[in-house]
Amino acid sequence: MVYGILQRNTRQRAVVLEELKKVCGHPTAAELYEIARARMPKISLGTVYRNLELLAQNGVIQKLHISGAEARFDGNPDRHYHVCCIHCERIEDAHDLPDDFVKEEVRSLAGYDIVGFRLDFLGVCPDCRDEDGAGGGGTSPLGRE
Amino acid sequence: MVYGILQRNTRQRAVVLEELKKVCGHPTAAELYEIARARMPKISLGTVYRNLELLAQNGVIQKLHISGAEARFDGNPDRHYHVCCIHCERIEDAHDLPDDFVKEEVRSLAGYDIVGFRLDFLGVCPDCRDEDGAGGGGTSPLGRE
DNA sequence: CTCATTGCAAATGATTTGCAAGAAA
DNA sequence: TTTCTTGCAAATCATTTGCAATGAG
Repeated sequence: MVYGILQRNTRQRAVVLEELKKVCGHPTAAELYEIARARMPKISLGTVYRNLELLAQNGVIQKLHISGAEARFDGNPDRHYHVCCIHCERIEDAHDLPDDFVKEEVRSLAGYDIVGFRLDFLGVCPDCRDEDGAGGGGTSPLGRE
Repeated sequence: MVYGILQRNTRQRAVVLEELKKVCGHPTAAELYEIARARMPKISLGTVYRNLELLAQNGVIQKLHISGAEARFDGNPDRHYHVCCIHCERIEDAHDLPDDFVKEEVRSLAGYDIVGFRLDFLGVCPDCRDEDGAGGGGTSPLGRE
């Protein structure tokens, strides 16, 4: 289990990674810190941040900047997309996308070499839709944050 | 010039908006603060933040969360997409996109009502490509942050 | 006049960093 | 051993907020 720059396989690193992979959602560093503390009470928040950063840099996990403030982490390093609820900000994986849903010709723009794209869907999750009753008539237009 | 919640048309608000619309790029609040200070030396950073937030909430401008840390602002409120250089983090508008480049069937995912999506392209800008020489052989795979 | 808005400074929240002690290799 | 990592606390960075003074309508 050697990952590029990651030189030592510390107990803290292993715990952070294991717990992130175990968890179903996309936790923040602080959330992961709490989870990790259950197994390793003396682990520090700084260590959690450092390890998440290193793991992300090495492509072992992903760091997501979907909803404003805090970064969230995804134990799945493979390319996939997310759905974000505009009411409760929950983030889930977007399943069942056709894999060619973005057209090929969009690969070179304005003289850039396009190496990828970041795509997040914004929507209303089933829970929020039900709470709202009405059906979300007043939601903002497509593509707006 | 009345925009929804925006009740008073202050000189500070006008300066922030005018300068944002004038500028070509996608400045941060701090950058806009510096620009605004040239015209209005006593304007405060807090005021710039407050106005940008209000203008964005009213759909007069857009607040972008493209590259990690700071929010960036876009004087163009209409839906359009951005290209972000993975080396220098510069952000530019993506021109000449076919307008149906994301397929229709992606409008309902995992039980969500999809109201929109956020899409940013990642690439290497002409300047960085030239500096690098090599041609960026080692860039990360598609869709990775 | 009234109350939204400002300037200022202090507060907040997320993330980073310096440093001496600890532990992988 | 060597030096990468940790824990801790202080530092930093972006952004927000409280409050009295100001100014737009």
